[in-house]
Amino acid sequence: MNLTTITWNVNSIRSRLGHLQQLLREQQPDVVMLQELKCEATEFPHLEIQAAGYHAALVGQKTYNGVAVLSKQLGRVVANALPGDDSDTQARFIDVELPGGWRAISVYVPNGQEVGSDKYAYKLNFLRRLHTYTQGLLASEAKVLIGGDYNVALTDVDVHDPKTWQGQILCSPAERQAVYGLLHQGWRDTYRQLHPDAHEYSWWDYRSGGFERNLGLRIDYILASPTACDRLQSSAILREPRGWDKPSDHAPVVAGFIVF
DNA sequence: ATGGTGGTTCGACCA
Repeated sequence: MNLTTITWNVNSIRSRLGHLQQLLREQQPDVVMLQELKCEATEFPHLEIQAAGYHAALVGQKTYNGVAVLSKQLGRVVANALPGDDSDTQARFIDVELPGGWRAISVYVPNGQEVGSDKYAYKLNFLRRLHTYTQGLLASEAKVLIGGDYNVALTDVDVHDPKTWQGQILCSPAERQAVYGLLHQGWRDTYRQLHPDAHEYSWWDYRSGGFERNLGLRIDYILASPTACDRLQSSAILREPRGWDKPSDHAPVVAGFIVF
């Protein structure tokens, strides 16, 4: 038995519903972590997702953000916001407990706009809050997956042109250090675990033909707890959906796990 | 190229 999981920043679920349905048909994932729904819960395409065979747990927001966990088996929402800042009302985090000792978190880390900006400070603070939250999760034996758009390219291998991007947003030392902090806690980057040297990207700017010229960055990850990573079987970045008609600017990232 | 494209929403913002 295999548990197939996907993380995908869809850049509006209503604009991308057809692509999502095709992805679900083709990949038959058990768990899907979505980011940038860009809609309230009432506007979420509940019927279509249910018709595809999935339960949906989500945090919605008008115009911006919004995250969801889709699962074939019914889950239970453990948290619908990242603790640590009561003034933060952005829909960027949902933690769902699933049957069989699995747990799936969908996270949309702030972009940060520009190094040194207010949004950059918010991004670093969000990553600190995430670090605090994830520390507690490792104490349990739960098989935890944290899938999301981290908006950080971890190393220069994850960047098409490291010189141009050096020190820029998505690549600056402080944000890289913050995500490394998660790895130091014990979380594993499932894609890099199985493809140590691959230069593959998960996001390409819409502008200037970024995808056609492969000017990409790898900023979407499925991090796994050690107990989950013990069962890691496969991982991939699905380039194809990025080439579909009117695509998201992100590619889905897959991780497969053995289930006994 | 102080640009470029796309989503939301209808001017401006976010990415």
